[in-house]
Amino acid sequence: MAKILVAVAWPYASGPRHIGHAVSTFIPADIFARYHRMKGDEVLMVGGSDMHGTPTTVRADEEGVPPEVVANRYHALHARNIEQLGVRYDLYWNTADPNHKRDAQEIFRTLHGKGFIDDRVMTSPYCPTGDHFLPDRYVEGTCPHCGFAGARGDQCENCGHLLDPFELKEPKCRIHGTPPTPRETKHAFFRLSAFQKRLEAYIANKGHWRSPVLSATRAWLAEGLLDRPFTRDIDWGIEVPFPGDEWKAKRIYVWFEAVMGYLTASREFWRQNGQPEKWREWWYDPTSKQYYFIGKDNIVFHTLIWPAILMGYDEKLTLPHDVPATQYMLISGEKMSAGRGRGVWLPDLLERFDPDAIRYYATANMPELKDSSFEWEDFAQRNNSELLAAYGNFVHRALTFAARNFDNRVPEAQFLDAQDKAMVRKLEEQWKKVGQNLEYCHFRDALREAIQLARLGNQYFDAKAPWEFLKKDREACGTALHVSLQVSRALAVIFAPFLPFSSQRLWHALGYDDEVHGQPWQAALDDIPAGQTLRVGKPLFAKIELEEAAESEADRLDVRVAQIVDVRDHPNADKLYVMNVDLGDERRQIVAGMKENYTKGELRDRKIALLANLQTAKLRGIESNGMLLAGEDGPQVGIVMPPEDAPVGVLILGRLGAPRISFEDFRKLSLVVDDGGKVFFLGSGHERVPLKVGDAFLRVDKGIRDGSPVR
RNA sequence: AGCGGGGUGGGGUAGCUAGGAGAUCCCGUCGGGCUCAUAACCCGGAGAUCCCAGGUUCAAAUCCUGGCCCCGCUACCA
Repeated sequence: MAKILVAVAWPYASGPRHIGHAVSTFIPADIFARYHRMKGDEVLMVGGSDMHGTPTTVRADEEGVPPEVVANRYHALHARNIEQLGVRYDLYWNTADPNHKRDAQEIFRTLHGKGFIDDRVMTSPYCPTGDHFLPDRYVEGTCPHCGFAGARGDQCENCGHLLDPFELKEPKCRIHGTPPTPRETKHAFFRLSAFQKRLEAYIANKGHWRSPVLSATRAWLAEGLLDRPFTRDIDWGIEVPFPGDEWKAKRIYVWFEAVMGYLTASREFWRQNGQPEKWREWWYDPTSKQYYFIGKDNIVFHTLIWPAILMGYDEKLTLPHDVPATQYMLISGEKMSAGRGRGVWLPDLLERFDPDAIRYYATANMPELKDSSFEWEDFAQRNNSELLAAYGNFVHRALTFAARNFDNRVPEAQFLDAQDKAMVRKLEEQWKKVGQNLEYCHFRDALREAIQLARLGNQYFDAKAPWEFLKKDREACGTALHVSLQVSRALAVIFAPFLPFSSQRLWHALGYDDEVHGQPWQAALDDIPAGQTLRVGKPLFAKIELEEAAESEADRLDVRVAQIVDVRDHPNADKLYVMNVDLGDERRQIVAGMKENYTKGELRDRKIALLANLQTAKLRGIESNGMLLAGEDGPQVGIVMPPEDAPVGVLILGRLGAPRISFEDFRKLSLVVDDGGKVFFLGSGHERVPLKVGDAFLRVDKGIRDGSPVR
């Protein structure tokens, strides 16, 4: 009985997460935790949403709401997605909790008391107009190296030179356009350099780490560790627990505070469960093992900075045993990016597919050592030809054959011949290989060995050909079926950590009433009781047919029902409104030229058709993230109206999460009013897709003539 | 620009730190078998200058040097 801490990276509560997050954190962590629970180890799996951080404030600014509104919304979305994925935390928490705040501040104070945090004065760009400090990248100006006018304070995007914000010629605040001034500011620094030697010693016996993790860590150590600022000049985050007004406008840097969440969440879990000291078993017992599931961008934070914090806080604390960070899962060879709207989004995936299909592909294609790529075709193909054709098909043929020919019961095994014995031996071998790979966080290999058992099952079934001697030798036939069902049973147990839903379905189909997840790992080797009644239902997995509509040009668009929440005048334009619109799971700001045709009162609370995947653009200085669709008939403008009862967020045309499209490309596509005010998408061929919600057509309001364009 | 990772049959990959026999596996493709099974399963074949050029060696996909190309991080992204 080992103590295993499964620590999962904290996703930002700033927007929906993509499959890359799941592949790096939730999925491997859950497989690992489930495996160890089955082995009988005491697992504590914790994590939660990172409620702080710049991305959340950026989004909140865009929407014109307080950051906690955004954070709470996405925390709830993450929690739901995690549950839908079958990922089972002991505690899925969030960093806005007062207990986290208190504990994080206590760690901070302790480090300060021990001299591992000290105060330093540094010079930062300060915007006098907005009365705040500016992050380097919020300063823009002309690059001193190449003369590029749009260079940012951290780096010139044109020539790639790294910059200091004060090097820029004609520097300007990105928000206010006025020149920033250098101003001194005090920050707390974490004395990482003081831990150089101890960290080198800590790394010395980490030969089991994945090579990219080890090399990134070694590279940092080789360069020499630098002290890091531990605070930021922002107002969204955890307050710095020092007296004095100078700290009032500063917050603990979110990265530091979030990693502390592993410790604070462990405490919280046991506090909630009435044993407030029990968390220590995972943090002070030298035999306990900690595993951190993260992406590659976080490696040194978890292999150097976090251990240093722990050493500094209390040298008796357990340090990470392994940090099985993944590389990135790209989308068609390109990086997934929330900012650029490119990715495969979890809410979308979960709506469309069996969570086990997602887990299977994510694991089979997990970027353990180098980047991998998500390809829709590959996703469908692997589901259909591996998960379904090998595993699903094997258990289904065994189940249906026994159900039809053996009175829906598990037949008895009689004399085992060489083939039967070999099958049982292979079962044990595969079980062992899966377990060994899981011990070392080799999830891809583990899954491959599991699916290999299904292949061996198919080979066995074919070699035995029970259908041939069903009549000739019923006993031998029954034996073959018994062994096949025994293999199926083993598959249910072995796949349980990877594919929790289908494993339970199979377990139930094999006649068990309890939970496969309650089985010990060793139970994969147990025999199946003869005579047990089977419950054959639908096959385990469904085929994934990527809709043919994927070829439709309309799929370049993502048009959804949205509701206008708020309308304001654009400060610098006579014809434009600035609106906040609700898309169900998010809010956005858009700019639209409606002022000559609609009053604010007419627009407020109205449902509209929103082109959601238009590239964001600044219209007269205000960012617009999407476009309200309306018909244009000369000076007359008529909004495209969804039915009154259309749910907000529902898809009208195209594909949810379609890649961002430029305004120019959108102009090349054709949307028109026709047939008495209905709205159609016209493809380049004969394609003519009406805009609908359910069975209801969308129409333009007012008297927009048929044939008028929509944009 | 710096740092890190990578370039292996049509696609995706293993092998590479400890160099050695026909270069692994999955998919696709071609041919055959089976018909219990979601046209699923099983068997066999074809298909690779292992990015390029040098070097070390009896022997290199594997080690060394140089080059080309891709990607990531350094920047609100696992």
